[in-house]
Amino acid sequence: MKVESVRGMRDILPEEVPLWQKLEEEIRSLFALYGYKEIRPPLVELAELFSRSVGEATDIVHKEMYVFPDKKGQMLALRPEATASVVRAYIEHGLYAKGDLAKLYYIGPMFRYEKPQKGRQRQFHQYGVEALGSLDPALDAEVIDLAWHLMERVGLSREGLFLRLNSIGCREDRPAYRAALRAHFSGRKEELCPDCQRRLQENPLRILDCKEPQCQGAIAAAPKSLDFLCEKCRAHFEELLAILEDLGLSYELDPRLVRGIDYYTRTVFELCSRELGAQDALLGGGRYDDLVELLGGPPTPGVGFAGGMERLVLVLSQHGLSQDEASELDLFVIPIGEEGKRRAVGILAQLRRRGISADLDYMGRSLRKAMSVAARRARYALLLGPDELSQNSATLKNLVTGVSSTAPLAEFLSNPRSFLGSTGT
RNA sequence: GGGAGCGUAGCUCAGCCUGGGAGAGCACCGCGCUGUGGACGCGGGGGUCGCGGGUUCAAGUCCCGUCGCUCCUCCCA
Repeated sequence: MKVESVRGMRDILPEEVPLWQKLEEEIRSLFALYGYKEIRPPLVELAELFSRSVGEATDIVHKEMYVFPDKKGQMLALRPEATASVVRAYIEHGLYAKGDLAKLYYIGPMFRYEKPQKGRQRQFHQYGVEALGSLDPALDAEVIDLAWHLMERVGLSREGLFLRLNSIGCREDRPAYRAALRAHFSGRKEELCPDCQRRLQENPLRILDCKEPQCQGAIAAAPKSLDFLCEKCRAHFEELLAILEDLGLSYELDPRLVRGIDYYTRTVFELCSRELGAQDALLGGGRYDDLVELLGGPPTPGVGFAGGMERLVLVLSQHGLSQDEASELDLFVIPIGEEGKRRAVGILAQLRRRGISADLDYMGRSLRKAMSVAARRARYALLLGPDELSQNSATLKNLVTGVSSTAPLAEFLSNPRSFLGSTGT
């Protein structure tokens, strides 16, 4: 039986990797520029961490999380997102005790048991930042600025993107708003889809997120969270908008934006592409001022976002900003005959120890064919045949100019770089 | 979770409607050119036709099931 990869889990092949590496480098360097430090939490956590933070009733936990018992029967989960893990680590290692804002970032695989399609895999990759310890709206703005900046940095234009923004208030505002939503939707319960009828009890906010046509009428007429903000939340949001305008960052207020995770408070946002179709959210985030306390730490506000690598790769390859040519070798060694082959192995080892990137034809190809491969992969070819070896020399061919020359082997090996032109790495 | 389309060589695909030789282009290998690349010509290797079952004298082709991918919906990154 042929073994294949698991549904929703895919290989990132060598030809795609350069683009991934480039993006990862851009992300790391930009996060560092804003003062964020990398943290690498484990991929496996207690399942309870996510059910308590992300929310038992959310789709992510309720139907998408990989949960399994370990050999002691402890319920574990493959992380469906990383904010909960980062906050857990923040509490567990007392990072709050340093008395400063903790600015952390991560990048790595996440797991959600969903129906795979373009831009959505079961193992996917997210990068994200978390800033823990300040309630300053300027920090919300910094995080949003970072999100925009990152998109510019990887080469996406502002015109192809838009920011959806909303405030859903703090935990004091929530009961009144939730009651208002419940009252509103209860009156129109018959219009709602089955999912929303369930959400009416569990979490009426999520109804706003529903895309079912039959629900749209009731949703459009629903009360808006912005009308239920307390004085502090209102001031916070207004300050944020003012800063965004100062920074020249555009946004679209979206009273329906609530996001699918329970821990959010106040600011929520998504940065979306106009070019991606159904899966258009490139990154999403917001404030989570109660999460640290909820997970057993001291009351500590936080704000952050997470973005999907696969979607970034998708948009960028649509723009043709994809990978560079495969990096070329300095040298390709072509042996002729048994003696040449035997000598080639040793010469190759010496060259590599001198920092020359080099490879050898292991395929037993004809000289003609080997030369053709060499031309594709390397800047120079080194020929080792009976003629050369009888004089302890080697033929070096510049594959760009086509010029060949012969040099004593000892001389070549003592300072190979002087024979290989200036562009050597 | 619901709906639709598609799985044939490493890749892109034709063949399926109207059942009977498994094919093309690219890639790969060899030769022309006995030790020198990109061109050209000739030749060659490579396929459980996704998998399982059914109909039939005969199935890549028709039918059913299943797995996978893609798209829409849903959800989200």
